[in-house]
Amino acid sequence: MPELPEVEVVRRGLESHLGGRRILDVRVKHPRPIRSFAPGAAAFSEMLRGRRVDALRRRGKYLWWVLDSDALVAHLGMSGQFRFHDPREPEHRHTRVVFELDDGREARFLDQRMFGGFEFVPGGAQLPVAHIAPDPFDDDFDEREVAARLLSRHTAVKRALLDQRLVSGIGNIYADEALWRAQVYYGQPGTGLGVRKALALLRSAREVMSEALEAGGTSFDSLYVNVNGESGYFARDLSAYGREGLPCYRCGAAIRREPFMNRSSFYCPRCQRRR
DNA sequence: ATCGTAGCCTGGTAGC
DNA sequence: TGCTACCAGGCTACGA
Repeated sequence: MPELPEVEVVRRGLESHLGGRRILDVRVKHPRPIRSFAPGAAAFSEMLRGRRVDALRRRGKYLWWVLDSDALVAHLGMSGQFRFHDPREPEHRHTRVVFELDDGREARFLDQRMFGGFEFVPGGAQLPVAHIAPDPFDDDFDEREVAARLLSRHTAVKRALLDQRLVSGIGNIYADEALWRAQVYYGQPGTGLGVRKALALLRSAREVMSEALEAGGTSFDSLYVNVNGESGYFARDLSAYGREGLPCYRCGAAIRREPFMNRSSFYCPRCQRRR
């Protein structure tokens, strides 16, 4: 369940372990994570061999390795991880792609569910994911403009929050947390939100993700870890997500869980009401 | 243009 | 014990 804070934790880890390193070789152990690279595994390795990682950038939940003017885009999906190892260490069974580095170590991409993967974008170093909207931490993020677009959506406000073309980086967990903080019901249509609430919601999203980043990210199990294999601590600070039946920290009412968009929505029935 | 859903994936767990 | 069904959910494709 990596969302913006978790991806940023990973980006920072990659920056310190991978920045400035040269790729000696690439071993593709499963075709699924490079499904969007049509030429296939051998060409993928050939493309990357000998190249240096100049920088690590991120927008929303996407991160990319800057290789001169090109970009190697990575998405963690549900369960993607990067781990650094000595080549003599045994490979975990979910290891999908291995990058051999010029410092004698390996960057291993693990992904149990394989929703994640790589995409090579020639000339894409600046912004290889142009279809993804700026996230709330991006210099290009225009709070007023996003709020206005949110207010024009007839659909449930949570659906809009999860739409990466409107604002990126927010997933199911932080959507519920932002809605709880701003006291907005997830099923509330965007059109009825009001400009003050819309702005409050976006600020709540930024706030909660900022706090989660401070804590090293959210994790319930070993599926999400940083590049050292460690979990973040934000799970214990969640106010809504995963708290079905437990008392709301604000008003004491029991947190409710409802199915929404093939997943769950957690909210307080008393202090998050439809306007 | 906007909105909503199916499908991709694996492994843990609940239920029989 | 061994089987099936379900759940987790980010994203794309596609139909209405």
